[in-house]
Amino acid sequence: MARTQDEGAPNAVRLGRGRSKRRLGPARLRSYFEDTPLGATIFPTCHDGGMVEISNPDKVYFPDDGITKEQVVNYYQTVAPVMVDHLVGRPLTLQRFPDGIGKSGFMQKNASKHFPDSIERVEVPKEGGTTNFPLVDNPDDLVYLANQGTITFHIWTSRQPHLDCPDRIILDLDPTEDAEPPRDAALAARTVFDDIGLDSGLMTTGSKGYHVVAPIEVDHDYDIVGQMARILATVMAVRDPDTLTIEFRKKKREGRVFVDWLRNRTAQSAVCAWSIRPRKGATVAMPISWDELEGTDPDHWDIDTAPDRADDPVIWPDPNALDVEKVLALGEDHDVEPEESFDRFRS
DNA sequence: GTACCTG
DNA sequence: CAGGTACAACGCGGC
DNA sequence: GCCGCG
Ligand SMILES: [Mn+2]
Ligand SMILES: [Mn+2]
Repeated sequence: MARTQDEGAPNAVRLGRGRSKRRLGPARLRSYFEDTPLGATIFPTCHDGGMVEISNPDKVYFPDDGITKEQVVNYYQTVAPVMVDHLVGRPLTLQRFPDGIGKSGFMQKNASKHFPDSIERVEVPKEGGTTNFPLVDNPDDLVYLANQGTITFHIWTSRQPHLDCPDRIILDLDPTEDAEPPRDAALAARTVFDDIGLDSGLMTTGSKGYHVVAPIEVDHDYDIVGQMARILATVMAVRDPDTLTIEFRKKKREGRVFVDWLRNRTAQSAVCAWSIRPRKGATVAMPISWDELEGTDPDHWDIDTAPDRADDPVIWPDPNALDVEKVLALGEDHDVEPEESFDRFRS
């Protein structure tokens, strides 16, 4: 059960004056392991003695803001208890900037060999081979990856043990450059979800748009769920063709909000809640309530303000069953057909 | 940030 | 031993 | 066949 730290080392951050590395106390677990007494110190995976070291803490990661690597790692340490719930079981794509966002970064799908064993890998087939995605299920591993220069975490819409079947539908509202926050688009997404009996939640992306997220019972594969998402997005665009589009080409969007349903296809990913974005201001993707939509711009929350909400986070609604027939009927009402290959009687 | 390869 | 490099990638429609 | 897109 709960263990205490070795040799009476203090739990508080030990500031190594004049040293190049700092140690954080062991990350705390709260909501994920619900039977853990608050404040107990446990080491579910116990690498590095439960301590996570910050290398190069003073390296500047956000040049415009003077935000250091230490601040980034400390941020993930602080929000880990709530963020881990969003990561558990989901293949991760890491967006890493080892020298800060002023230098070039890269996306990483395969877990590096030097990642600790406590970070599980899941092997996923791809066209010419396989990808070994990393999985995170505890705060220490999240903090480890932050120390590896990860600024943003991207996740699948499915999770173990059912990686073939999404547990949510995401409608990603992408405005064009210099457009107003797509609030009406978010409300329209909520409406189509309501129309088919799905409760939905709302998230700022930390950039220019919102994600509307509808948890679903794990029952349909990516083919089905992807098609349902396409129909829903198309219905939105049919209902409000002047402000919404599913047109992939930017030139053809003509100022309209792109309803991006492609997040729901296999092997695609979407930014994870509580992730920092590699943008000026170190903004954060943050779940918010529908009541907050009017007063919350997509880039409202940031690395400084987000931890304030970690104690009382907005969480996704409970999943509902995805009623495929209802989606097809809604589509037909708007002259939206499923793809030719779609067979409603497949298993 | 780190491993690995090349010179 | 220093320096350079890799570290994603899947469509799917339109040109 | 590439390009544009996340
Ligand atoms: Mn978006
Ligand atoms: Mn998008």
